[in-house]
This record gives sequence, C-alpha cells and structure tokens, in this order.
Amino acid sequence: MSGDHSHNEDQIDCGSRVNDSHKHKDKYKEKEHKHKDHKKDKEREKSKHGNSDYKDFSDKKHRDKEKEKMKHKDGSTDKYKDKHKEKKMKSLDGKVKKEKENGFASPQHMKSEPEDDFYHSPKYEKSLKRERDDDNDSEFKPKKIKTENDKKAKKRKQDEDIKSKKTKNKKGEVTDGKKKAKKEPEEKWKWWEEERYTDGVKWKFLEHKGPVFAPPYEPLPSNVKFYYDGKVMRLSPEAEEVATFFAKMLDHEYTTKDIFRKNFFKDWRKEMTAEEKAKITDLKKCNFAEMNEFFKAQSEARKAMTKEEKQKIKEDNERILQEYGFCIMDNHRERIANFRIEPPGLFRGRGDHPKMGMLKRRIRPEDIIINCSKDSKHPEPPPGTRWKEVRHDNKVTWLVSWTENIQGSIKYIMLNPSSRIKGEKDWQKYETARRLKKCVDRIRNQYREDWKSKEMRIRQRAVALYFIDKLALRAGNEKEEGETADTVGCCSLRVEHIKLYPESDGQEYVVEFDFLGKDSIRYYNKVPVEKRVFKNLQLFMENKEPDDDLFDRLNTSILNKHLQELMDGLTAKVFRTYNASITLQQQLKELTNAEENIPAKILSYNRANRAVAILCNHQRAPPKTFEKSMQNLQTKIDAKRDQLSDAKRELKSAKADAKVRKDEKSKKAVETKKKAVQRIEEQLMKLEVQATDREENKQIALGTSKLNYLDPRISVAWCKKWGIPVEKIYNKTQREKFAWAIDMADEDFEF
DNA sequence: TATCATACTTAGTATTGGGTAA
DNA sequence: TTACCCAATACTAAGTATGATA
Repeated sequence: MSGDHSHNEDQIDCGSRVNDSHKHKDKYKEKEHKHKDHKKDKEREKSKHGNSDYKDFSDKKHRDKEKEKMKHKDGSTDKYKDKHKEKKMKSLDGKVKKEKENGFASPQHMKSEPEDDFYHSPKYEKSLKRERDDDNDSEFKPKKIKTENDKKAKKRKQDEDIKSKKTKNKKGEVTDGKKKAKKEPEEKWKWWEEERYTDGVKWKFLEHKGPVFAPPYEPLPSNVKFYYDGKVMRLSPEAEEVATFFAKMLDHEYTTKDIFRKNFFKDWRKEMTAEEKAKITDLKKCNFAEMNEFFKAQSEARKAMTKEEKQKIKEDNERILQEYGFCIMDNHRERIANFRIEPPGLFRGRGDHPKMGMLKRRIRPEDIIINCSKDSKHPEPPPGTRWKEVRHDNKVTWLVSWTENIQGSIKYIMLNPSSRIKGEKDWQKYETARRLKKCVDRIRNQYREDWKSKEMRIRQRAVALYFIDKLALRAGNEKEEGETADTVGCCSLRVEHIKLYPESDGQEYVVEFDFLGKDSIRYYNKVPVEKRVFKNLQLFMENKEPDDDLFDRLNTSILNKHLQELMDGLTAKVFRTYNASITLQQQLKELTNAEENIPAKILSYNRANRAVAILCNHQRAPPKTFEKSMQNLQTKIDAKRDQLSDAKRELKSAKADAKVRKDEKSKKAVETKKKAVQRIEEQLMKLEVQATDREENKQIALGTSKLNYLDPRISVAWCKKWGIPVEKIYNKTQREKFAWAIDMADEDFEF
C-alpha cells in the first residue's frame, strides 16, 4: 500500500507527516535496544511488522541551506552537563489563561427533531435546572430535551407515558424483560443544541446509586489443593485469595518475570498468617496447578452453560446496569462508563514496570468518596458499612472516587463518552485544534525563528515543539523514577534516545529516534530534519551522558506556558489532535476515488485512518489468530477464484453454444452466466480488499485515533459526500459517542 | 519555583457475545 | 447445533494538564 499517504501540505518545512516507525523493518530487527539499564521488552517488539513499504515522504525542499554558526551565545555551555536533577529553570511568568468553556463554534446547523428521551428528575428538578433550561417548564417536571422545535415552542406537555416508563426504569424495575427493539428507537437528547455552562460548573444536579463492588471472595472447594514443597497445605482464606490471583495467571508470561514474582510473593506474605509465613518462604516451591485447573474448568463450565442459564445471567447484568449504570445529571439520565469497582488482583503494569505483581487490594465502601448533589438521594453504602466521604462538588465530573494502593493515584467513576459532559469536552477539543489550524503557520514560523535564539532554553523549546508538531510526539511529562516503567515523551527524551547522522541513506541531517513511549510502545523513526534543528541537537547533546536529558532546560509546563501565550487553550497535545485530523482530511481527499464502489471507498477511508495511526504510533500486538485468519481468508479467495474461472468457462461455452444455436434460450443462458461471472468478480474483489485491509492493519490499531484524535465531523462529512452509510465507519458505540457530529456535520464540513 | 494532588484523556489488551460456517 | 471467529465491549493502566501547596 505504498503511496497512500503524503506529507501534510499544511506544514511548513515539515517533511514527513507519516512517521517511519513502521519502516526499516530489517534494521529494526537487527537492532538492539540501547537503553541503559532498562532492557526493553522483547515481548513488545511489536513495531517490527510487515508494512515495510510505507514511503517516506520527507520533504527536502525546505532544507535550510544556510550556514549558521550554531554557537549558543548565552554562554551557558557549562550548564549542559547538568543531569536531570538540575533541570530547574525559570519558568516564564505565565499567566494562566483559562480555556474558555464557551469557545465553541456554533453548530453548523440545527435540525429540528421530534421529542426526545429524557429523564424525569426528581423534585428538585426545577431549582437544579441548568440556566439554559430556565426558559421552559416551570413545574417540577422532568424536563424535556430541548430540540430546536421545542426550544422555540417551549412546549413541555406531552410524553406523560414515556415519563412514567422512564421513572420505572430508573428504579431498576424494568418492565420490559426484553429490551425494546434493538433499533435505537429512542429519540436522543441533543445537548449540543443547548447552551453550555460557562463558569467551571459541570452540573447542577447529580444523583446516582454509587458503585457496584467486586463480589466477595469465595473460598475454593476443599478438593482443590495447594501444595507447598510437594505437600498439601491448607491456606487461610486471606492467603488463599491472593494465591488464586496468581494461580489464575499461571499461563501468562507475567508469572515468569522476576519482578512480578518478587512483588507478588512479598505482598502475598503480608496476607499470610504467622504460620503460613514461617512455612512458605520460597515461591518456587509453591504449586498452584490445581487451582489453575479449577479456574480453567470453571471458565469451561461457564462456556458450556445452557442457553437459559446464560440468559439468566444476562438479565441479572441488565438489571444491575439499569440500576447502577445510569445517573441523573441535570435533567437527563446518562450512562455511566465504569460503575463497577475494580476487583482485587495482581497489578499488571505495562512494559518493565517495577510494581508488576503487587497486590491490588480490595476496595471497600470505607475507601469510597461519593460525589453527588446535596439535594439528591444519596447512594446507600452496603449494609453495615459507610462511605469514606460524601461530597457535593459540581466543579468536577466524577461520581465516585477512591485511592488505589499501587501508585497511590485516584481512580474515578465517570460518565460514558456518549454523555453530554464528555461530548461537550470532546467537541471543544476539536474546536481548539481547529483554532490551531488558523494560527499554525505563525507558530511554525515562530519556532523556526527560535531555533536561532541566543537563549538555550528557547532553542530547546523550539526544537521540542518542532518534534511535537512534525512527529506528533507526546509532551513527555516527568515521571517519578522507579515508580513506573521507564518511558519518555518529547520533553523527557534523553540523549540515548536519539542518534544523529549528518548523512544517511542519501539524506542529510537524519535523526534516529528510538525510545519507549506511553504503554512502553516503542517509537522508532529515522527522519531527516532541517539543518538548524540538527545543529541544535548536536549542541544539546554536547558533553552529556547518554542518560542525561536532551532538553535539560525544558519541561512540559514550560512548554505549555509558552504555547498558552501563542494561542489561548493551546497545549502540546493539541498538536497531535490537529495533525491527526488534518491528515485524515487530506488523506481522504487524496485517496477517495469517486469512481470506486463502496467497499473500495471504505478501504480508502481505512487507509487514511491508518496514515493517522502510523503518525501517532498506535500499535497493537498482532492478533494471536492473525496468521490463521489470514489463511482462512486466502482459502476463501482461492475458492472464489476457482469459482470464477469455472463461471468464466461456463460462460464461454454458453457463448459458443449460443453462437451455434442462435435461439433465445441459449442467449438467455449467456446472460445468466454473464451475470454470474460479474457477481463472482465482485465478491472476489470484496474479499481481496478485505485481505489487503487486514494485512495492512496487522500491527496498527485504528481505534485509538478514530476515538480520540480524528474530528468525527470529517468522517461524517466524508460519508455524506460519498453516500457511505455512517454505520460502515462507526459502530453503535462510536455513533453514540459522536452523535453530535453525526447530527451537525454536513458534507461541506471542513476541519 | 518545584512538587504534589487532582481531574480528566488516551491507550492497549482481555473478555464477551453474536453471527456464521460447517 | 456447535464451533469458531472477530468485532464490540470491558477493563484499567498510563498518559497530559493544571491549580494548590510547600
């Protein structure tokens, strides 16, 4: 699939938009990670995938030819030797501008739509209504969702029946055992046609039922034994529970890793009785095999359950979902994303995580902070327990929080992406990116100028920003050493993460990046850069050790303060959003061929999406069944080919026959055969397209960019323009998340 | 000014479940 | 009807960003 993405024309002097992380397959393979003492996960050698034919679209024409003395003139060379510790620097006196909550463009157009679903909020409703709702209903009635029609009409009368139904739902007494037709028949609330809060207030009314806790531990049946040093040993329930966490993971590679085992064993021992502790001193002597078998059998049994049993479970889950899976926020019943508390288990950090294997403890009501309206019906803690705290903070969006014991970080229960509160934010994110589009040229000119600055910190800032813009690198916050896997982003790059080649593969000023980014996904890329950048990098690296910071005068907060001054609301990650979206838009323009049929157009869409995924380095482990499924598909294709040649042969003989006979019947037979050939050809084409798509996607994850970086209005507009059903691009969940875009974007939408 | 705390987005992987081929 | 496959969903870790605090 070479040639299916080009560089971004919008970028000045920024060569390749699509990074090369997936290129250089062979080099990649032979290369060992150099990172000092962090052995880079072999297991994660995902990047070496087969798509080696992505072209490098580096744009050389803008190379800076000028000779320039790269001497920094602020006499600060001495500082370069400083190790990261010393990286304190003056930060610009940044006045922190608040992002305007209302900085949205207004919807492109508003459609009038009939009534909608709404939640009947309780008595408080009126007083809690969002300001923008004040125009309507004055009684304590569930507010109806506003649509343009009724905004104008302000009629709030109808839907009494819906109302009562909904109320029931809320209580979890769903009447209709079967859910209503899968059709999504319910009218949806168009929050995007309403005004937004402006003052940092996130809601005025919030009511929910609190979290669902993990089920209590069920001790193993007595026939399932644990052996220590070859002898049966009965464990206390506490120790047994933790043992089962390990036993369940026996087939996982984690349990072979030293750190994992060490951390597990240490935490496990904490749960043991004194006797157990005295006896169990060596993990190697522990035999969890029977436990492991037991859980396997259990999961088999679950699979083998009868239809009725499965149905029963499904219904139970549905009941829980209806009861705990929704909240009332302002006047609407909104879906909660993660209403279940994370169950206890062993921590599975990604990459070389120093804490992998540690015990993630069970969360109890006493750990839980509830957030809801003062005047809502507060969630009840389970009998005999109490919440840690109930608070009423409407400046935040979470409903429940607790502090997790591995990193000490706070976890939250929040709303689903389809909710107003998430949707508005998402929309706003893309609007910020679109504002960047308007001033990106100026910003690029500025950082190019700054490459020449006499101040080291400014040069570093400018080079880092260039990387963030050109390569879509993440900002790179500092991390506490030893607490997490050793990963970096732009500002935290170390000298050991890049290599400079004055000349390589016929190109000048090449920088080779090789580091582990978020989730310990490897970023490997070899790109030509502008001469000034190259010279600056040489300067930044002078007299430094491999583990010194490349940008020792920069961190994300300095960078973001600077960006804030360039554009209101601008931060490093906006560049990723902007470049991802603009790339999609361009690629779609470039790749879509009006002549082609729908499957071919969709392939083009996926390729545009893929260009973005590559830019953002969104990788995935090739599915375990990848080879097999590819083979299956190939078998199908072969069969289809055979079928086609058969059909062609038949057509030929039918034609010959018709030539001889010249009668109607044989003519008709020819037509029929012709149609058959056509049909088979089409089917074959479809299969081949599918195979191409799948192969190209082997190690690339499209979902992340689709969900987080691509302005959905671009996709919607594309669908509308080419008559592609939006369902071909977005599944149900995605359509819910992007309902605002689907509703408001028309085919002329320009990012 | 550096560090910490908090809130929220972005991320890859594991599991589920529904459709389809055998 | 069953087995299998894959898309969808669930899960939760790991980022970014920023305001408060020391």
